[in-house]
Amino acid sequence: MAIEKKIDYVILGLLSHEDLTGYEIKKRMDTSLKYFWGASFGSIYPALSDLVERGLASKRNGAENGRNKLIYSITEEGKKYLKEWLQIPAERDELRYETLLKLFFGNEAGAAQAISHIDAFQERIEGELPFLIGAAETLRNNIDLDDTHKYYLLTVAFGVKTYRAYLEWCEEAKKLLGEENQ
Amino acid sequence: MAIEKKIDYVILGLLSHEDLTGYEIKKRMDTSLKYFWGASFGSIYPALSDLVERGLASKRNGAENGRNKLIYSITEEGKKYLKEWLQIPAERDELRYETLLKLFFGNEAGAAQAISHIDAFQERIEGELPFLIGAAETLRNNIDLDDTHKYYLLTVAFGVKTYRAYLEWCEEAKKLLGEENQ
DNA sequence: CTTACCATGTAAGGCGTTACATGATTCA
DNA sequence: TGAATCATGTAACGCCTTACATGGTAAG
Repeated sequence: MAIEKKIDYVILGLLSHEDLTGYEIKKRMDTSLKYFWGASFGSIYPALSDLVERGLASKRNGAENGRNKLIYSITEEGKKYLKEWLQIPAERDELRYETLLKLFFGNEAGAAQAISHIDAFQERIEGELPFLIGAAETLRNNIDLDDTHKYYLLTVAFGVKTYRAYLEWCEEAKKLLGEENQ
Repeated sequence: MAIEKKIDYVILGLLSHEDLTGYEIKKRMDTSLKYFWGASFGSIYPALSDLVERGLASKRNGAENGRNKLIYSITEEGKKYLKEWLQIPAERDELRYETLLKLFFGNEAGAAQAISHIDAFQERIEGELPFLIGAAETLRNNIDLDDTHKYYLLTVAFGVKTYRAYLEWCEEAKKLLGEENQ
């Protein structure tokens, strides 16, 4: 049917919570959505123009002290469009883990190499986990303040859960690889 | 530097284990690599031609009883190319979970809707998990038969670990959403 | 005999990234 | 005053999917 760009729904979803500039949308993606969705400026700005053209969002000038600023809002049609998408089942959940890929072919490079990939992965996860845990706590404490908090918490909890599983796996994986070296 | 197509490495990695046809490569991706990497015929066949052109793989005719068949092998240069890539750290691990996205904006559609997304996700994971567990067991029992088994097991173990975490999260998430309904 | 599977490939087009281009403001 | 951050946008290009096109074989 329609042009089914996921980025449209992501943006519309964010705008359904609050009015935002393109720059702010990018920031939300780099923080809140980071661990399950990503996008660059090069896709956000064109998508915003497109949404306005299709009547799903509106744009207003919000320049402050001469600083350039375009604030976007979701329209009624946009809300309808988003709601319709939310009703159909998710059909694509995908993972692209380069770390796993390198590990899968790890016998080519040997255990030491594989372990260093796991270490790098582990460090990254360990670095990000505290932020997720902090966010989960904040949300749990303010769960009734805003209707959106519960759903936000759901996704953060997903992040915490999977990140912890990743860390457990790192330890087990290194143990398995270590055995060979003895 | 070079054209850095991940699909090239995936194919080369598979060919480093055994000679394969394009069709078989696709099958491997739909089974062994499924839960952390994916590709379609439309990317596999052109990539294979390209690899041959670049001298990283070679092609031979393996037609059987009139059935069309092209068997690909990795070359020495291909092995070198793959090994080099295996040595540099993985830089992109990404998740694109539409389920999570729909949940993040779940307040627009309500708890019942959100729960049905979680249920669908849970069913899919529950359906795939036994296959992963079976694969892990087989690999664990034959760990010393082949050098590649250990690395394969590593990635399967990752799948098992994360899938179990997903299922735990599903229960918790539904509980959280259910509270509201009471 | 017909369905499922084996097998290869192309064309069109969608989607998104990287890099570039520009410029203001805030803070140390 | 220089770096970081705020802010918007375009152009080129890469990568991949979907759909199409074709045809053989195996199994029920």
